Parts: sequence; C-alpha cells; structure tokens
Amino acid sequence: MSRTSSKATPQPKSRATGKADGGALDTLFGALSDPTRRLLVERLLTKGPATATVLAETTPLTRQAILKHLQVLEAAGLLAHERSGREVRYRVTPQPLASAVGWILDTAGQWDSRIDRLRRLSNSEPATKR
Amino acid sequence: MSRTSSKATPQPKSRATGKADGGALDTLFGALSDPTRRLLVERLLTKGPATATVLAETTPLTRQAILKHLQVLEAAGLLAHERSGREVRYRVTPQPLASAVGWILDTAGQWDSRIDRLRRLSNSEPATKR
DNA sequence: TACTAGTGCAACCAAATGGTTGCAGATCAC
DNA sequence: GTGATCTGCAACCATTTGGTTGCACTAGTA
Repeated sequence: MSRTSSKATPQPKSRATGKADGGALDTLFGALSDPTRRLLVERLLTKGPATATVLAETTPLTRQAILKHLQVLEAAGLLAHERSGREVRYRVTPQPLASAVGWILDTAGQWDSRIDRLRRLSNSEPATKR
Repeated sequence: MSRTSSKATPQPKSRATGKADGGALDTLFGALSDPTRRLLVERLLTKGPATATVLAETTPLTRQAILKHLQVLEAAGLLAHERSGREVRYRVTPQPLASAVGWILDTAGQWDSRIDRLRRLSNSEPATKR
C-alpha cells in the first residue's frame, strides 16, 4: 500500500534529480559530511590557499582523491580556484555556510515555537525531557 | 608521487572507518544532506510525531524507504522513537544541530580572524572581493 | 632545445546509499 | 478465535561515492 501514486507518475526513477531549489543544501551538507573535506576546509583556512598537490602531501590520499574532494567542495560553493602559471590554487569562500546555518536556525526555530506552543497548551508536560 | 607513505601503511582500506571523534559530524551532515530527510524533519516538527507508515503516505516513497531515512536521522541523533502498542512514533530531537552550528561557526570564526589578520598585514587588498 | 613539475582526464574498482519487494511476527478490533 | 494493520527483517538492485592507476598535456627551467 503506502506508495500512494508512484506507479501513476512515470518519473525517470533517477534519484539524482533533486528537489530543485533544495539542491544547494544537498550539495552543501553533502560536502560537509566527509571528514577529509572538512579537514581540507580547515587547512585551507588556517594555512591559506594551496594547490591539490601540496594538500595531498599532508594526507595519505592521492592527489586525484584530494582533487575530487576539492571539486565537491567547489561545487558546494565552499571553494574557489585560480591558476597562476601551471599551479591551481584553492581558497575557501565560506559564504554558503550561511544557508546551512539558515536552514538549521529555521528548523530550530520551528522547534522552539513548537515547544512554546506545547508549553502554552499543556502546562504539566516537560515537552522534551531529554 | 604525492602519495607519501600509503604503501607503507597496510591500512584496511575501508573508508567507513571514520576519523573517530569527527564521526558525529559525519553522520549529522550526512543525514542533513538528503532532501527527503530534511523534509521528514520539517514535517515531524511542524505536524508533530508520526509513524513511518503515516509519513510514507504523503510521499511517493515506500514505507521501507522512509524507515531507512528515519533510521539514518535517528543514528545522527536527530530523531528518537517510542512505541505505543503496535505503532512506532518518531519525534525530532534537535540537540545535535548545535554541534553542526558549532563547527560552522568555528570555521567561520577562523575565516573572520584570517580576514582580520590579512587586513592588518596588507591594507591594500580587499581580501575577499566577492 | 630537453627536462621536470604540476595539472587534467579517463577508466576502473569496491563499498556505501537509496530504493524496491516479499514475507514473517505482533497487536488491535471484531 | 479470525482478520486486518502495522512493524521488522532480509534479499536484492542500480546508482553514487571515494579511491586508485595510468597517461597526456601544459608551463616553467636548465
């Protein structure tokens, strides 16, 4: 049952389609979900812009692996690159983090107002407890 | 050559090992990276706790698919479930979102201080531009 | 010029992910 | 009791992901 009308809609079944406008958050949170990538962001922030080869020297990973991570981060808008000569230097552009915080605060806000509503309605229950 | 000493370390090559202490952020951001899951969180917040079957009725997905998403969210600490009779009811526990915001703010903080440092050193460059 | 260092691209692989179906086990209502 | 619902597994499948290797290309440098 459950699957209300899935058979009726001939959707291409590709789950990569995304929900359009939410796609930015997808790639953003997705980019942040990998420890290597968070590490790269932190490293680029603390030690400044660097190339993929230089970044790869400090990890057990290949340059290509690092490159892929950098591209994921760039696709999420967290990085930008510029080339000087034969080198390609990556730097952090943390603006997209604002949308992440935005979604989280929005959500937490709904939670807060919900707690508030519950408190107002029933004064006996602690609402969350943990 | 990059790959400094990968051949020397006989690491089990399983990428699921995680970086231990950062694992919480992994699962957290990972859980948030899916639009369906964010939708579930929002729905559970706005309309209150619900069972997997009920949640599945409003989406084109199977109950099992929803179930898996709920389990991912629960593993990230964003959900908790309690059963009453034969029903299992899920509710949001948004506390872990704090760690996410924490990491982001830390990172943004490093960025701010770095801009500050740059501004103090060279007064001519706009530092970010975009 | 020839050599070296850095990047770009493509093929390939294993594991994780998101989804399905089918069925067994509880629990409620009659 | 019987039947209808709801949950819980398990198997299975296709796509994505994270990683590797190998090689071609480009840009500095001796």
